[in-house]
This record gives sequence, C-alpha cells and structure tokens, in this order.
Amino acid sequence: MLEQIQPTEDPLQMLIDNFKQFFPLSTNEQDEVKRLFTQRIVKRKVFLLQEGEVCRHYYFVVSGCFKMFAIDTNFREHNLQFAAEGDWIADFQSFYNEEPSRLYIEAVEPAIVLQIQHKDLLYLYTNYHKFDRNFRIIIERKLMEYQNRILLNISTNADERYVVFQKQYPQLINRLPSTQIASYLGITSEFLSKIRKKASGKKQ
Amino acid sequence: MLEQIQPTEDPLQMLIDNFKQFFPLSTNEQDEVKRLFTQRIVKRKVFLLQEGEVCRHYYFVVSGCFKMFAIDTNFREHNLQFAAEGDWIADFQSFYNEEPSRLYIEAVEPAIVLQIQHKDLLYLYTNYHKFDRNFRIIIERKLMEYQNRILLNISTNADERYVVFQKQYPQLINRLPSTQIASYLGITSEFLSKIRKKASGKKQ
DNA sequence: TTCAATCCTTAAACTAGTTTAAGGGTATTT
DNA sequence: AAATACCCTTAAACTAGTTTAAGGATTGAA
Repeated sequence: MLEQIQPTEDPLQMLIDNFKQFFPLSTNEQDEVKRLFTQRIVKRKVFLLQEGEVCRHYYFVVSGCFKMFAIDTNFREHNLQFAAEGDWIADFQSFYNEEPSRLYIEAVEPAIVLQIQHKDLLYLYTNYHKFDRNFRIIIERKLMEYQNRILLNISTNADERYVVFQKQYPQLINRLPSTQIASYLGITSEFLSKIRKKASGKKQ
Repeated sequence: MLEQIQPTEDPLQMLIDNFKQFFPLSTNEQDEVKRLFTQRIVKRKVFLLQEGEVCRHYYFVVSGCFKMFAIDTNFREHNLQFAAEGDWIADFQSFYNEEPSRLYIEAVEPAIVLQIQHKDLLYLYTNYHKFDRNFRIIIERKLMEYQNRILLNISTNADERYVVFQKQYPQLINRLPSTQIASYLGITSEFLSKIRKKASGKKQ
C-alpha cells in the first residue's frame, strides 16, 4: 500500500475548523494556534510516547491512526484508545503532572499530527478564556466516551462489546488488524476469531 | 445507626475550599457560588436521578455517599461510580445534552449535596474564566481516573481489580456492602466472596 | 524474489467467572 | 418484638474466555 499521508486540506486549517464545532476562534486566537502548534509527519510504527518518558505534547491527529497502550508484566499490549483524524491524544496523567508515563503512543498508519507543548497550552489557557472552554468540552466528550466504555466493560460480554465497537467505529474496523481490536476489547485475538465465526454463521 | 449527616463545616465553605486546590475563587466568584448552589439533604435510598429523566443538576457531595449505576435487560445493577465527600457527580451525557439518562444516582448513605442547575453553570462558565478552568481540571482528573479503570478492566483479572480498589478507596471498603463493590468491579457478589476467602487464606 | 515477521484461524485442554440454590446472619421497618 | 428485606457465604454445575500449539496467508523488508 502506498503511503497516503497528504491531507486534502491545510492541517492548521483543519484544526481551526475543528474548534468551530465548540466556540469558534477569533482571528487573534487563530494566529496563536498557528504560532504554537507544530506539524509533524510520523511514519508507521514510530512512537510519539514510550513508557518511562514524560508525555511532552498534546496531539491533534490530522491524518493516519494511532494506538495508545500499556504493556503488562507478561509483555502483552493492552489498547486503551485509538486516535484517527480529528481526535486528540496524550497521556494526561503524564502530560499535566510532568511525570513518567506508563503508556505508549504508536502510529499504526503513516500519520500527520499537530502538536503543542505543555507550557504553550498553559499559555493559551491562561491568556484566552476560549481555550479553557474548548478544551473543557473536548475533555467532557472524551469522558462520556470513557464512561460508556466502562459501563460496557462491566455489564456485557465480549460478543456485545465487539458489536458495539463495529457500530461505534466502523471506519476503524477495516483499518486495524483484529489483534489490535481484541486488545482494545480486553480479550485474546483467538477468542475474537471465535466471536467472528459465530457472528458470520448467524447472518448466513 | 444514627444518621450522621451534619458536616462539621459550612457546606458552601467546603465547596469554596475545594476550589482552592485549583485556582482559588475571588470574593465575587465566591458570592456567585453562594447564590447559585443550593443545599439539599438526601435520605438513604433516595434518587437524585432515575433512568428516563434528564439530569438537571451537577452535584457536589458534602457528606454521605452515592452510587451511579445502570440497570441491564436482566434487571441487574452495574455501578459506574461511587461519589463520597468532596466528589462531583452527574450524568454528563444527559446533563449537557439535556437528553433522558440511562442511569440512576442513589444515596447509599444519608447525604448532603450542593447542586447547581445547567443554566446556572453555563452562566458561570460564560461570565467567569475561572469556572471554565476549574471545571476543566476537575474533569481532567475524572478522566485520568476513568482511564486507569479502563486499563485495569481490560488488562487484569478480578483478584487484582479488587486489590486495586482496596488501595484506591480504603474509606469506601467498610462503608459499602460487598454486593455494591462486586457490581463496580464487574463481577458477581458470589465470586467476590471467593476472592475474599482466597485472599484471607493467603495472609494467615 | 526470498526471507522474516505478523496475522488469522482452528482445536483441545484449561481456568476464571457465572448460575442456581440454599442457609444463616444483620439491619431496617412495622 | 416480629417481620421483612437485604447481605454474605458455600457449593456444584455450567459457560465464557484463555492457553498452547500448529498451519496457512499476507505483508514488509532485504
């Protein structure tokens, strides 16, 4: 497969447009965004963050796809989150507390991100009410997503979690290997195979 | 047991003090808090929210303890969260989108809360940068908590989740019946009994 | 073009967690 | 003081999900 990492639109404009769904940015605020966010091209399998490092940036994904995961004592990966076009990603705990992270962020496809440093984000928060407000809303939405996922994890079996994943992230189903999806769902890829077989049998 | 619902301190002062760990409120902002938050005394087993209702308030818990849960198609409860002194609780999805909730919030102990209406919170957000900022931080912290819980759910077994719960919420272990804790951990209370037996056996 | 790595599936044996049922214990309500 | 609801544990039978192993299919790298 050829690398399709060129977005059709200007990345910074994409970011500015993304803020429009909340409280649109003034010209001045847009200029600050242009000044403080840096574009970065990321090849497949490159890490934006590795365990033990401090998460220095907050990332807006322009194109491509990332996974954020932890590795347990048996060297198994557990996917906490995927992030594709229009998503934000960072390990908050590490980013805000400036402490070493337990997580990895890795490109599963060639990608483009816009990144902002901790101190620059704090500058935006301090000097512009709107960034505090917009990021409050971005984080609230992520919180709802996480809350729904927790509810799903404690109340349903793997079959149902897979069905919900298919409905919720149809664009990711075909982009990600099923090992990665299994890891996100909290099951083994062998068991996901069983689930898929059972499900395809039912339909036909 | 007698009802111990009288906090030692003035509830509104507790709330104002709570904000101090973030960005302390000015006198003017404190006055707005006093004007817009209402105290409410809640008896055990009383609901602040029931499925189908819109979540009209955001609650700060002054004393007592709540559980937020969903009921599945088999009429089983699944605890999404507990909230004790100093915690904030609401169903965000319902509160911000003003749509019917799928959740219940119920007092598991007699409690006192301070509640604010949606429109009044929006008023604070709009007119005072600091409330947007402080609530951004409150929500970020909740997000980290949820993220850790998801990681735990997808990467460990019930034994380990119980150990982590004990460490993380030592004050709740003795206040909540173990049926409620099992529901939070995503297991049956019968299985939690097994875990406890195994764990107590190991220690002696 | 070949080699190595990762991916996907299957199956058999195993283990973690559920279900159903039952009994005794403790609060809470009347 | 009695009645009721809820709580906690145990155990036996069951089911969901894991482990180990193996083989073929794709993909990426050299």
